[in-house]
Amino acid sequence: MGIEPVERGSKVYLEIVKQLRIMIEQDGLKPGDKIPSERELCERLNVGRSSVREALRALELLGLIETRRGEGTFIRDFRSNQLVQLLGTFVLQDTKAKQDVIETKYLIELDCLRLILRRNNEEQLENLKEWIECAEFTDDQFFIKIVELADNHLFYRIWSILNDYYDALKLPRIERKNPYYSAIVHALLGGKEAEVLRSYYSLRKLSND
Amino acid sequence: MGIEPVERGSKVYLEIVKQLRIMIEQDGLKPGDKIPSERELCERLNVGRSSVREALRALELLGLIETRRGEGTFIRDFRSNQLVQLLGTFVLQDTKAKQDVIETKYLIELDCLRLILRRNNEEQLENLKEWIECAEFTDDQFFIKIVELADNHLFYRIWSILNDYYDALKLPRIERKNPYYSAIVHALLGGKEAEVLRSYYSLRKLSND
DNA sequence: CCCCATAAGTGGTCAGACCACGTATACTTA
DNA sequence: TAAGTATACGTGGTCTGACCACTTATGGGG
Repeated sequence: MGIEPVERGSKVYLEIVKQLRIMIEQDGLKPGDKIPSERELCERLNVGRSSVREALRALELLGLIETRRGEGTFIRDFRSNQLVQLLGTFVLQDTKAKQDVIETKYLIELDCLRLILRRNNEEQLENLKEWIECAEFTDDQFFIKIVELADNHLFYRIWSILNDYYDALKLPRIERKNPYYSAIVHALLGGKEAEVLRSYYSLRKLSND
Repeated sequence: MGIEPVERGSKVYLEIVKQLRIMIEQDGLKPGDKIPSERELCERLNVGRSSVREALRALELLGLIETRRGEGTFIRDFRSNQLVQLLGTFVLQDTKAKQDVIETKYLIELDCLRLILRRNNEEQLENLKEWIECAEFTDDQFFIKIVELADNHLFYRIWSILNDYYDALKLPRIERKNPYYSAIVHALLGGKEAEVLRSYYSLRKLSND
């Protein structure tokens, strides 16, 4: 059969988590794929359904799987931001230092700009340039694209959370016109870090120290 | 009473997670403290015990709580490596994800170095200098101090988590001697960003592009 | 006063029941 | 035949009650 009975000694639900991992690996399951139903897992592993559910619920809270009532349980794209979200509500609850949120958001945006420079993907930058010329957009929308271009999912997740907090701060919005964003993209295309930073500082009205 | 009945609409166990968070906050519970027993939570929240357990097991897998049979359930010190372990086995298989972890950790360390430069607290830097001259320390220990000096709680949290992931990757350790760290501190005292970055790249054996 | 047997409390697990929801099936109807 | 509808089935969602294993508090006997 392939699935050994659950070992004793540790908690059953942890064993089930382990077995699920093995199962996913062996069967080569990918995000979007369906995993066996709860009742089938009970039989395969010789455990109670409540134990299976404890394992599945835990993985669900982690954002590793997704359950749809009446349909089944599916593997999720691991890069979802579920976990950061959760840690946000639990860990960051006492750390709402406005200043930290702002500072961190800005620094990560800068990091993303540096990453884009490093990646040096001219084609995507040209697309971005075209987009900002043709479309109306908000600051958020612009930086979503920036963070995406940086191509680092961790930064993407962290930035998303930070941005939510940032929005929640309801700071007086500084409305910026296209030229500020154009300058950044232009600088990115130019490949000069100093100029990129300068254009970002200018957008954010920060001193360039 | 203070605990409202669980709202409908979303899954019960998620509501319980939320209520627990509120409960912890309101009662000012800290790591090590005991939370109500499963059966008591059932009554307080008017839900079945299995739902309570689903919530608790999920939080346990995340490392946010700890359960001891016969004793009870306790709040745990966050930043424990529980979730790291788990995501290590589930998520970090993905090489892209590994790459992201490393990259993000390094970039945040760089950000912290920049923050220290900006803060310009010479006294604390002198203390750090003294410490690295007199004590044995690991890379982790050094950067804990760096991140602390950066004085941004968000970065501290994020870095802690990233560092746990990083450790879980079990990369071949590059052993570095004191001079590398001294160079960084020296550069920080000098106040020249370029030199700070150079000394960091040197430590991490990164190209300085 | 100390020690140990018992009771009470707690988490761990299982089994079964029922509900809500989505889908596939088979039947009815135009 | 084709479209639409009603039913059955599979799935997750939740609750209840039962039993076990373990820890701690209790109280009686030495």
